[in-house]
Amino acid sequence: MQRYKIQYLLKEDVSALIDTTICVKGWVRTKRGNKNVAFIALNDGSIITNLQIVVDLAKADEEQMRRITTGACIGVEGKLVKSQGAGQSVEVQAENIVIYGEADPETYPLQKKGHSMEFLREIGHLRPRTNTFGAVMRMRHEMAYAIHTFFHNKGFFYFHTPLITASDCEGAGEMFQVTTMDLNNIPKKEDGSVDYEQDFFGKQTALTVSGQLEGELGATALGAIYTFGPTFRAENSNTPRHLAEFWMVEPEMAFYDLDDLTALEEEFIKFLVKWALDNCKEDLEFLNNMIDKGLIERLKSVVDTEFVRLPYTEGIKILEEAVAKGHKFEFPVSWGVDLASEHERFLVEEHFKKPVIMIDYPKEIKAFYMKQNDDGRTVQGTDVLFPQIGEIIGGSVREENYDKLMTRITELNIPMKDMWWYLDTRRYGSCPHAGFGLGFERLMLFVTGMANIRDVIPFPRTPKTAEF
RNA sequence: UCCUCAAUAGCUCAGUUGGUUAGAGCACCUGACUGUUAAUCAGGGGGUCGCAGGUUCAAGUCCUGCUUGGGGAGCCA
Repeated sequence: MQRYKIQYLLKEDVSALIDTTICVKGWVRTKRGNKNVAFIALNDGSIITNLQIVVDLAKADEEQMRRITTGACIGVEGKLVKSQGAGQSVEVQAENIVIYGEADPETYPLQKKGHSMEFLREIGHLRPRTNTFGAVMRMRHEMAYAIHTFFHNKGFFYFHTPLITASDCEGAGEMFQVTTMDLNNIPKKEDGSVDYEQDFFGKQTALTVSGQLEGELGATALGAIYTFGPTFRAENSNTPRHLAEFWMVEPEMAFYDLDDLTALEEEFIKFLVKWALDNCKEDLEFLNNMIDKGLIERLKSVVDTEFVRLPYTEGIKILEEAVAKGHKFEFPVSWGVDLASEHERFLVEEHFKKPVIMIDYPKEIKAFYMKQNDDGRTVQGTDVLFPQIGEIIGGSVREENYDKLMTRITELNIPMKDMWWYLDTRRYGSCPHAGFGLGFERLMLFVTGMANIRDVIPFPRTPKTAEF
């Protein structure tokens, strides 16, 4: 007998199936009822809504019904009918039930009632079975699909940059070393240092902190590329916005200037948010209801609002005026300082009350590869700042001039011994180009209304935590 | 890593100034109910009070250390 997904039965026109016998399979969310009739709420993960299974207890196997408890996995054959009760359009009158897997109610940790996010993190192997995580994971898939759709439709190529890298100057943070050496017997050179020549790659390697540098190689060949893959930071960051292993989207475009770049950043985020509104209706309604009452309103407002372009210098002026008017910041503000999150939040949440793309930062607080402005003191970096979650995108126009780039590398004393290939892009057929990185889980935070980044990835990796 | 708050039943939490046998709601089990919607109603079982020390006649409660978790900060996406 053909098995139907619950998503199909509840969302599509199934009038032709009414009064026919069908099969559904899934996990029991609740069972309730009385002496005569039992109602099983069945969920198969295809949609957040449960399908109601009606069991006539006069015809049912009593022992089998006892074994059907919250969490059990069952298959049901029965007649699809219009529901007699309120709350659902159709339901299945069970004729034959198969129990695939029981769930001992004494020990099964998930209950019908809500659980704290902290508790669910401790049972990460089961939390995908909850309504909230089902909704978040389905949306995660939709957002990933939307990212590919957006770039594919714009003629960008999905470019696969390596996860293992030998360059030690990516500059974006502490790295996880990759080695096959026996850590109890590390080969040493005569001077006592580690002899990496005996390691698997013959040199020191680590997990990537960014695909950008290789992405630039793609952009200067294919015109426009994007990467979308795991990224690793060994920082000891313990916040609701950081993971040691996260997914990052990094487009890189030849012939884009600063205006092209910020326009793409804005168009990209709006496309993704609109995609969520258009394609994740049930899940968003659930999250809006249970997690964050203002979620859908906030998503709609982002789609309709023009993001502010704010040069760093003007941002500092606004902050200094706020201080003059009596606003208290913990950290002082003056031209040249790296903005603290309280400053960014003031600009985004209090002053403009909309997303802000900050541009033209002092070169001292930004990476060596950012394109230098003619003023000699700022570079064309961009940070897209969002309410609550802060920096969702960091990007820049890249410095394509070999001499300017080398001057900066020398000033900052950046080790370039393994970076000759990157410099070659500026030596041969160099071109103006730009790119940005979007933290996928930060996007997921915004789009789901979840508060902690550990709850928008199936199996979070954070300092001291690598369970599941 | 720094600051701060917390840890009591399977879950969420209460527990007074240190004082007899540590409580509630939910979950679970049993029973009741002719269609329920996180069903409802009645009854029942369930505890190494995070761990290790210390103070005290007496510690869930006070002190010290550790562990784990939350929030804030820094690093960043």
